[in-house]
Amino acid sequence: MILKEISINFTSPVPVYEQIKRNIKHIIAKDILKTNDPLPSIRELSSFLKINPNTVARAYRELQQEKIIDGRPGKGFWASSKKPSGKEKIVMLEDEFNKFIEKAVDMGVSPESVKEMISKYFREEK
Amino acid sequence: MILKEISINFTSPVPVYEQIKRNIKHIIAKDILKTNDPLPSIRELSSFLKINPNTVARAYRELQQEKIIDGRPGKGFWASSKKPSGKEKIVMLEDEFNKFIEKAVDMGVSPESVKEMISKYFREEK
DNA sequence: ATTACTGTATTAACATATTGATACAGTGAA
DNA sequence: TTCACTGTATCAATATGTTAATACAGTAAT
Repeated sequence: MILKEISINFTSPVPVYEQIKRNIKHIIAKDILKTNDPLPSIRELSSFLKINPNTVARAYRELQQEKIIDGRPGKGFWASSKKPSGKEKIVMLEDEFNKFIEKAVDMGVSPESVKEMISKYFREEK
Repeated sequence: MILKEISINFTSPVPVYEQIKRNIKHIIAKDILKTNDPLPSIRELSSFLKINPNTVARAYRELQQEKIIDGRPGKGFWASSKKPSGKEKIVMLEDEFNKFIEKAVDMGVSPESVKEMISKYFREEK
């Protein structure tokens, strides 16, 4: 089971349902959970974490909307076979990157300087 | 006066104090307000926008912490002479960019793909 | 049909963030 | 000092976001 892979920091300002989402996303991205592999049921995970089932349900519902997992009453949830494609992910990232650029413009930084900063960032990456 | 340059959308989910901050930042970035130029007083702006003085005060206080403006009781606020330097802005942007990269990693997108997406983004910019 | 699991929906409790009401304190000019 | 303006601090009202309590409904095996 993947229960041991999921850890929550209850003192963090990041809401629990959000931490659950991130955990599951990591687990699927790392291919620990492959297509159609079952997730712990809502009640199983909620009692393991000692939290309300609704909190897990919210995380699962949003992951389902993001096409990362799928599920049905009586059957549980499982890693989706239609996980977001590379192309879909890139579209989502472009959206995020746009917001980043807007922030830069808000700060009065020219696109050229942003470009240069990013080049440097990747160059210095190890 | 720069009152006419400031417009707030009260139906937006973005809080009013945040919108005020962005407005002022734009005005200063565009050099409409130069070093030591006075801003409207807290009460002047709050009555112009028909909102509580505290909301404007919060915006001004945070802008002051970001060194974008400065002020004193009895004197009002003015555009700071020590506006964040280009270097300081870049440091702040690097921080934002790091968060962006983390999101990408969370989504399971390789740094190479991110790099490629960004190159394309700048290439297609007009 | 019964049982024992699944997910879902509704409502309330609670925490946090945002805005407002109001009183207080600093500055400088008359 | 007095006045008319500044910003500041404290607390309450409100809106929003998060989690919990609880009851409901779907699925499959017996």
